[in-house]
Amino acid sequence: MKRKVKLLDIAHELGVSTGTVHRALHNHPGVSPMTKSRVQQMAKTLGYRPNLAARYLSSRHNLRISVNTLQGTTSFWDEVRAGISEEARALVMENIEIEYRTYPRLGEGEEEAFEAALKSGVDGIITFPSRPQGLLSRMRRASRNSIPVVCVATDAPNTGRLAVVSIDTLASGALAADLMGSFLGGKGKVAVTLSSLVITEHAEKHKAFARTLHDLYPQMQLQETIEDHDIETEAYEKSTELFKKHPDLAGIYVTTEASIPVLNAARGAQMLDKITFITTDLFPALVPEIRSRAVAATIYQRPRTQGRMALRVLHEFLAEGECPSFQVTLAPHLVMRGNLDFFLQRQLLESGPQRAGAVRLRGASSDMVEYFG
Amino acid sequence: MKRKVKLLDIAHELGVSTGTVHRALHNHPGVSPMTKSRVQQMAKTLGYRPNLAARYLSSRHNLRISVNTLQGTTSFWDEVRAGISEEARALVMENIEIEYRTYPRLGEGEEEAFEAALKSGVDGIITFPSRPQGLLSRMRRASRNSIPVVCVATDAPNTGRLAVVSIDTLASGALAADLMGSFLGGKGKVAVTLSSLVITEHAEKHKAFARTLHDLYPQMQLQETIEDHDIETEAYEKSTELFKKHPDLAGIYVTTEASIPVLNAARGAQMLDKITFITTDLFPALVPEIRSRAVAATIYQRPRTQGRMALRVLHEFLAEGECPSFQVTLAPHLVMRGNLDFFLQRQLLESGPQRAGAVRLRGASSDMVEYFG
DNA sequence: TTACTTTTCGTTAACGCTTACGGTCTGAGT
DNA sequence: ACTCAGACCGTAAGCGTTAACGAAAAGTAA
Repeated sequence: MKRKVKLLDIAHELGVSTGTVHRALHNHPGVSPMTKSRVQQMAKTLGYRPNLAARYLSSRHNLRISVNTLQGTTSFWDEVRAGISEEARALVMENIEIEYRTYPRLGEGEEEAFEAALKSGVDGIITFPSRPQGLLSRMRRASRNSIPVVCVATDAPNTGRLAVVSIDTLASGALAADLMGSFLGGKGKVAVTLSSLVITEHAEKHKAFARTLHDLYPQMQLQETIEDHDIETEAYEKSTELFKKHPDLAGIYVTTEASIPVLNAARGAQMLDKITFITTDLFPALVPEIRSRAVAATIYQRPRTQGRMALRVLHEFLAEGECPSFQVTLAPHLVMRGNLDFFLQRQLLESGPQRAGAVRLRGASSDMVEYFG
Repeated sequence: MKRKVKLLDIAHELGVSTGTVHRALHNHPGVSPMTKSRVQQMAKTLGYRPNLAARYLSSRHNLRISVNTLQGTTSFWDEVRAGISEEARALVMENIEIEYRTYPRLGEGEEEAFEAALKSGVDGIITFPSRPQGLLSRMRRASRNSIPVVCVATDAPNTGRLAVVSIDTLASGALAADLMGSFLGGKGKVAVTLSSLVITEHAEKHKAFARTLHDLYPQMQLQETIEDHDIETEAYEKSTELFKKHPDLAGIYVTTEASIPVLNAARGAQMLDKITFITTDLFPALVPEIRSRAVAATIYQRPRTQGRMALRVLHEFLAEGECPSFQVTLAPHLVMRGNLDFFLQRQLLESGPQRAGAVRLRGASSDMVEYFG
């Protein structure tokens, strides 16, 4: 049983003091380049790992992190924020202070929010980069200033971001395709609606859907793709047009959150019961559609878990200076009418009594249910 | 911003010392009943929460926990153990020492393993109670001695166990039923095979399957249930018999890990391509069956996540003296041919380089993928 | 009363890391 | 020669909790 190597061990080995070792390991000023490299080398060979308990105990600096996301138009971002709060509460060690900055629509105000976060000098940022182009320069600036940025839900390539937390888009699209094929017996016309093909997240889902459909169900025909640009009326009109053009359409995969307009368009075209719907996310308006079997299945993107993971990755980097992984991809959950209630119950419980449990061993007879996404 | 209340605050408030406060809060001997209750009352009114960093730092007692599970006949328990190791490694704070005790078959040697764990004086136990009856007295003894026990995969009722980590059995069964109904167009004969109805886990899945099938697909007929008692030959023979008796069987839901014998029985009866298989778990022998579409879908029970959660709950109790929740139920994952590769890739990556990442911010350009169940 | 045990509680040194402060040494400027 | 700035590094006081040690008080037996 080898004892943990600490600062004093490194210091003794080199004949210096713990203060010097500390400064060298943290790139603090006041250490000659030579001793610095010697310390860093020795730390590596000895396999030094900082004792986080001691670190937390000594310098109690409140971590401030900014969470930049969309306003709660749908429940998705509320869930993400809830997951972040949960994880922050679970990390009892650190005093984490979270500032929520929201913007009303995609690409509207997110640059200002990012700028404000930078200006206020936060220690880290979690953001939903709906328009990566606009954020590019600011995110690079954050990277230069060693302010870690974690992207959630979708990636922002080449921005120097620390990590990205998202659903596995390929698994999502492929699962949707395989389900669609199974439900339809391997034949028929299907279509896809998405927000925009320039969003990598949606493009990847579409590609996976198309490829899986082609590989596993070669007899099925994938029609043209609808881009609704996250505008409800556009989704309604374009899908109405689609249904008019293809009266024999058998299935549709809705990767956007705007599934309701598409459903209504099908209702208007009297084609609701002829079309197999596979949607994305789970929000109140979708519940009756699943229950009535208008929607055969929906792919749940686990927003709460995404939030949790985002904060966990960011915190781990802030605490240890190391990042566990730069790409965290979650497996999506499948929700159908059969298991719908369990997901609803989970959402209810998690948003309900804030950690109601926490009873001591003796009182462990009563059971409380808690779901983990 | 209120400062955290610490031991010294309580001590000052009552005119005693921190040592007394500490002893009182931990029920250590050497404190008069009156001061003890006064301290506990004051701690409550002041809202005292222990500083875990200080606690870890000061008393470095290695936590010893025993993990009692099945030997690696299938990959399931290997994954569970891997998840436990992962989580232990992630909890950098504590020095956790894990002792793995395995037993070869269900109910064979698990009592001895539990007894050995108790004898060796571990601080906590994670166990798979395959025969809860046999463990009952021993688990109650552990409970009396304040040794927390966390059940994984299946519950052991009325044993005083601290918590249980498992898949949501109701969601599993209901999802399987809904999928089965969708795949088969809402009609046909289906059957279920399971290990034994006395195992609550299997009984619940069966019940959920039956109820969902009845509610959503009233035209489908559920045939008699096969109990294979986890014996491969029994599974093979009983399912051969089933196929002979019902040549028009359209689907079968295999909740045990013994799906291969059932598949082979169907192959022998020349009925493989006529029957829709929905299986449980994901192990190497099942992969070609999914790829060839002999198995339409499998319900993945996320063993790695179960292991992680089990250790996390146990550790949280050991560290804080409180248990976050007594029942952790995970949502199962659905694996079909379309998204099969993503799950295989995940297993590969996670069992591969042990946390290969951990690079500093500057080198964050290269991406490594890591899945979270 | 004394001597001795037991209960009850205060004191204090860790635990490993951070950081403010002060010290030494070099080299340049006067 | 003296001063002074600056670079470099050692020292030590915390952070909040634990636990070992010892002191004081209270009870017990002679």
